[in-house]
Amino acid sequence: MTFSPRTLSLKDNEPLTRSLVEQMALRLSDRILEGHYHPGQRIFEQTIADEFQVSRGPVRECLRLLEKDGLITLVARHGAQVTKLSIEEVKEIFDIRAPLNGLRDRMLAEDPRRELWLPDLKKIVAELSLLACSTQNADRYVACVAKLNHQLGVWVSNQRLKKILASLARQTRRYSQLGLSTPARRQQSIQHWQKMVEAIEKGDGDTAQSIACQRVYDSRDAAIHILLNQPASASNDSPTEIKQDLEAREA
Amino acid sequence: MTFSPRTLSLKDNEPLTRSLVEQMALRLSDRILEGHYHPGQRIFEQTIADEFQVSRGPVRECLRLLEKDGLITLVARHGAQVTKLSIEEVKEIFDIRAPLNGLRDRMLAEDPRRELWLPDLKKIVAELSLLACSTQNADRYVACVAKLNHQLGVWVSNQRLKKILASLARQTRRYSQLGLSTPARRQQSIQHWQKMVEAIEKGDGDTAQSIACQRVYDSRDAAIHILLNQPASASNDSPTEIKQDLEAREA
DNA sequence: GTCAAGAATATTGTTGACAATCATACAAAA
DNA sequence: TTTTGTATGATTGTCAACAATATTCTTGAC
Repeated sequence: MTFSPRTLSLKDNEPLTRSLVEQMALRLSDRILEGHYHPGQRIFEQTIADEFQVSRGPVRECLRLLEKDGLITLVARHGAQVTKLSIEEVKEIFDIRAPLNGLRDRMLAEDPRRELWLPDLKKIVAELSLLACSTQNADRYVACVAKLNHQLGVWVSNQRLKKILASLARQTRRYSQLGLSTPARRQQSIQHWQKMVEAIEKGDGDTAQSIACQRVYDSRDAAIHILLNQPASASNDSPTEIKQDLEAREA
Repeated sequence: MTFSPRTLSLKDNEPLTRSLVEQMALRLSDRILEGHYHPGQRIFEQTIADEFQVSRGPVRECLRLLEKDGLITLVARHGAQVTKLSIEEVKEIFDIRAPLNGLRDRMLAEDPRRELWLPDLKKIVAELSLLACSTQNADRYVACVAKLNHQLGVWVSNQRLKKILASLARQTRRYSQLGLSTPARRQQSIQHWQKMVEAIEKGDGDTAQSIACQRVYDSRDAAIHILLNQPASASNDSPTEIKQDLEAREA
């Protein structure tokens, strides 16, 4: 009864249908999103390989995956670094998310079987309303919005749309949080969600679409507004950046 | 002056900023799109490695890239096969392309510097009009539409939007061709493009967006209509499929 | 002290070999 | 005849070592 390297070196509560590489990609992306690495920080293959107790081969494949997800940037013969988005790039991603969220919510509103999941949706939005009232709870509100978006992804039938939206949301996660940092914005947010529930319940795809689109634009503008007012908050104290001076200039 | 394996084994007219893996991915995706492999056909790492005269390591990274692009499907411990889309999946992709093309064309119509590229756009659409008049020239019309879409991608400022649209267009390339196979559809298509040029010239983002969206939906419906009427045209005579019987059943 | 050239180190790119797993063919038993 | 077990070959998954390249450090001249 020999053990493969897979079960030795990684979480074994993952389904075995996932390959070692995909499991590593999942855990690495978690690390990046949780802020374990700063934007712009270099990531060395051997370091990751040592931490995961695998060789560099799987790590390289894993990094390719994360690059396609936009979480890291791969430069030939220079290696990987955590993607650092300029304000313009953040705007780009939100601009794409807007019509896609619109499509998603339209599809949900026009889903003939929406009775099945509408109660669950209402439950989450109710939870959200409670959190929005409090002036504290910014983190919990953000977490709840994330849960809500995840659930909407589960209910939507278009699997590709779901994956693209999830990827885009991951890339802008830290900026979405920024946009919800003030109670006023959370109030605006919860009003949008409540109107969205109404629209879905009535099967009003047009309204659901436009609300979703507007919600993303509001989120975008709030995030950009904050980014512009505190521009240098993300690009400091990382001694291992690639051409730190160059990066700093373009940001 | 030694030559690296890169220059030995691959096209050397490619820019060297691209890594070996990315060059291979480009050439492999071309092969797939040109029909060199059928949908569902298995792709073996060693075979590709031999053909490109590299080892399996880079090939594996390359296959990961193509999987993220949706061109091949990777199953753990079973290998890669050319993605075979069900009609439902084709519809999914077109549904996503619609609002994204709408966003692109809106951004183009609202581009303050559109005077710079409008003449080029008009030139291509004029070329398209000529091809549309003829009852023949289906292939050339399709090629011209591809060129047009590519150029629109060049002119749009949102780089991520451009990449996502290019990826989605690649995945549905063969089906877009289907949708333009009748002269009637080509007439409908060219009318859309002409109205689009007008909208862009006037800076009418709303109209440009809705035309683009409708164009994709028309393309989708035409493709699906044809697919439904000749359903078994794509899934035959490939003896090396993974679980051929299973695949055939779901199609 | 500053800058340039070269050496030393670190990192990525690639490879061939081995291990683990899967698919097929074939034989034996029901 | 069908089913089950087994052996064999094919294929993927992983690794450690080597080659190529990039970065850093040292040395020396000015």
